[in-house]
Amino acid sequence: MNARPARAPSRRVPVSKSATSTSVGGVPAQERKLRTQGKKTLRKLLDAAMIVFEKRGYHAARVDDIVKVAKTSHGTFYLYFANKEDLFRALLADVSDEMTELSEQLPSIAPTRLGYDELRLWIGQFFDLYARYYPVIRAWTESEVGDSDLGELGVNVLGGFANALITRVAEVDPPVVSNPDIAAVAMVAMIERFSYYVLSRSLDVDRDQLLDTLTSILHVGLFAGSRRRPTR
Amino acid sequence: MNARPARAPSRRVPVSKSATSTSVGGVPAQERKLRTQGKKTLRKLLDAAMIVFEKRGYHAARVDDIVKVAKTSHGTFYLYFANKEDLFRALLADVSDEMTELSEQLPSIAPTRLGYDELRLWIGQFFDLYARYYPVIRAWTESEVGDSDLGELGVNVLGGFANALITRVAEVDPPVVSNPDIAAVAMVAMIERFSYYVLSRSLDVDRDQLLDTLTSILHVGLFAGSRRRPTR
Amino acid sequence: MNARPARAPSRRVPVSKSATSTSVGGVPAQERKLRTQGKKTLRKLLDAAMIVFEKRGYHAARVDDIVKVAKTSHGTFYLYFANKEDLFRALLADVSDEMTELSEQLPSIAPTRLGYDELRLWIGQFFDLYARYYPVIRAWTESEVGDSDLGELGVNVLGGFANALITRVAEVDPPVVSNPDIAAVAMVAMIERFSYYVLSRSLDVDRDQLLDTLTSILHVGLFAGSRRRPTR
Amino acid sequence: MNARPARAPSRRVPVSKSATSTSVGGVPAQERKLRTQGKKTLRKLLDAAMIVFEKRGYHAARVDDIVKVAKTSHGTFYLYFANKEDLFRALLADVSDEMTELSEQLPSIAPTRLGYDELRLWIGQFFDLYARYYPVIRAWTESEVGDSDLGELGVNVLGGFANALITRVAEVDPPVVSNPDIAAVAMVAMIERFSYYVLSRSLDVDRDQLLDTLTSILHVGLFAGSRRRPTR
DNA sequence: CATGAATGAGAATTCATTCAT
DNA sequence: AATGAATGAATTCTCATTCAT
Repeated sequence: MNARPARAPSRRVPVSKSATSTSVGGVPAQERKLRTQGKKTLRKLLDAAMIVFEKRGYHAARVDDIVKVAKTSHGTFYLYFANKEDLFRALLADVSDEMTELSEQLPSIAPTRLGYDELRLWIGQFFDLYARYYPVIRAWTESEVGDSDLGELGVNVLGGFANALITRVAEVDPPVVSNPDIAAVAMVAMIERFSYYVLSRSLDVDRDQLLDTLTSILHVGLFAGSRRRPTR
Repeated sequence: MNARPARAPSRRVPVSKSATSTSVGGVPAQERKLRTQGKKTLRKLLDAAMIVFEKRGYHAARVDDIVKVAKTSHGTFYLYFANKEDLFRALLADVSDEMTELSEQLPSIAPTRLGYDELRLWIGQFFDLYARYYPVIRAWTESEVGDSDLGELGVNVLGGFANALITRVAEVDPPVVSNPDIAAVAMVAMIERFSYYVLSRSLDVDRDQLLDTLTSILHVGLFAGSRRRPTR
Repeated sequence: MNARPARAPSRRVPVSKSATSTSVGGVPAQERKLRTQGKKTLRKLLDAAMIVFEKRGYHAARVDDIVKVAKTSHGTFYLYFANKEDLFRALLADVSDEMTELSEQLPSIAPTRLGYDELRLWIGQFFDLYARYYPVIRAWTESEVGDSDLGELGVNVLGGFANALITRVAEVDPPVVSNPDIAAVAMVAMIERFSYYVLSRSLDVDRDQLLDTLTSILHVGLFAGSRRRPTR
Repeated sequence: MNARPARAPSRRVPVSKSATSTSVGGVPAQERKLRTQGKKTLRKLLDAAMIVFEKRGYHAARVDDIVKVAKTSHGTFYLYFANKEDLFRALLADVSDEMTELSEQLPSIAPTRLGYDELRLWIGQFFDLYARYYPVIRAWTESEVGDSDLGELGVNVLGGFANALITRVAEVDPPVVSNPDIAAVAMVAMIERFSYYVLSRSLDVDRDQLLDTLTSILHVGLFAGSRRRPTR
């Protein structure tokens, strides 16, 4: 099985980016032109939501909490978002956009010291982005249930990363793994989940350790056959 | 940071598993002396909960749903469990037990074809167990928020796996990675998350493909320097 | 134009009686077997609603008001009805049933003193029924808006009366009016609206006066050509 | 009870019509000196209200809806009206005025072909007026609840019609009905309600059919004893 | 005159948990 | 043991009205 898994992650890709991409949730899809004032309030709400999601998690987060943190009123919230999920979508769209952009910047990886460093740098960027949006990502994890289409966004993002990685893995000659596409997803899984463990404080590891470990494993995984150590 | 991370995952490990027995609220105390009838009802409820968690997720699951699926009444539910979380703990304890047991069975891994096959077999067992308890695990993922102690159980389980793997990784000579303990966690992360992707149907990969991929990467990762291909 | 108008009133007749006819609103279409206790509560709620609708009207009626009058709790309300409209439907179904039954009892009308008396008796029964359900009918008037299907029930009921009357009007020989079916509806309109005026206290007329007036006009209308006075 | 019912309808007639001018809240006081611009906005709002009332009904109509249809802002609305009811009163006053005027034009009715035609013409005028203001009338029907004084306006209007008719009925010699005043109200009820049925599309009857039917019944009712058919 | 933004009281609805039978 | 019924605290959401620009 060679080519399909690559597309697999996008199996449920209906709502790629769409209108929401600009992060404007907006009253039931209306919410046109916002003046300075309006934009400020919108941002206050989004920021507040991040804080509350971080502290409470998605499900436990109350619109009331968000409103309090944003120092605005209940009514105002519904002026900008139809409900909590709507706001959440706006945040997710932001993450999604940035993640996709990052995935497109994955460099070609050489079995050299330089290649190792470049890879490390890129994983570092991923981790930083992941850390920044950690509350949103955790919330996504939480809400990733049932038939909701919320999970799809996440799947798309992961798929994006996997695809980027697949391209690089496929460039490796001679091939180390028999199914580069599946392997790519496994690697993404590792990067993602390991970052999650670290950020959730389940794991007492710092940024450098994380990067060293992930980069090593990936580099070894990619070039196992052709070289000894990344440090060479 | 070299040796400690192994313990890191258990940073929050207060309630190992006996949780169920101690934290059980008032009513469920009668859980002890259960006659045939009682046991049957208990089972019905646990099974029903699995089904509902699977379909709805933990947060969205209503006691009412569970009760309906179990074809019993509201009152009866509270005869067996103090609340939804209590029931969830019971399920988690089961998973936890079986997972721990499995982690203790991780074989010593040799850089040979046999070692590869043994590892593959073990990962297969993990995946099957993971698949069986998928609803519970997903629910755990969901509930892993805030100050609840529910997440700890999961951390313990992962820590168990990581520890088992660390032992094996440390046995490898010469060492491939500089931080075997951290690397072990990264690998567990990969196995776990990749399985999750597959089971959540985000990924169109079958069991064999999953096992091939994971085993390959792990085996390569462990013995990168000393050999070429696991298949040799 | 002769025959169509007769059917006209039923132009929108989708939900004739259906399951709701027994007046059991019921939690989203479930609400199966009710014990004595349950039935009592159901009745309390329906009665309370009549009182509140009478006093406040449909729109202004709050679930809270109903619950208070019924001396029960908010939660209980939603145990029996999905919402205010659901309860209202249950009441409407009752009215509808009784009205339909009454319409079927309209006697054949003779141009005699006896015919007059029989007609008067029947209109009296209508008025009494109308008076009994006045709160519901007024609420219906209020809610008879837009695309809701609530209005249809009422249309059906009126249509039932009109049809009954048409049959009688058509029996008259020689025919007095050219379009008996349309005329029948006009007469129903008069009976209904006049009753409404009287009951809404817009009009200071007592039951006997109402019956005398309506019966006279109807009798005259039906037999204008063949006789002088109903009293002869 | 013989003569009084004529005044009955006005039993609650405190605020004949100048209501608008007295009950107007604070802001709309500026309604006076309106320049071209202002008048245009005022009209836009009134028209919009008609449209929204038509579509949604009075209660369900939101100030927001009206404002949107009028393509103006929330703030502007309150520049012209104290609230929704205030606007509604303004519309009602218009209807009321025109209705009253029309009622004063009811011709003396003769038991002849000419009388029939004149009556038909007049009912036609009534129906057209009724049709034009249908949204307002329906809204009035809806709001005619409780202690609001809104209903009174309507009662007054009806009373006006009834009085006009009473005068004509009383002119008939020999008298057909014993209580001309009550009968007059019953007839008004019929005309009004039948028109309502037709306009609410509950009834598939066109304008001519409506006029034929109503005129026939009325003419027969008035001159039952003295003639056979209006067409003779 | 006009408008976008904000407000907050009020109403609907859900659901875990308790209770009487 | 089991169950139908009841409860009410907690939340979400709406919308008339006011305000600053």
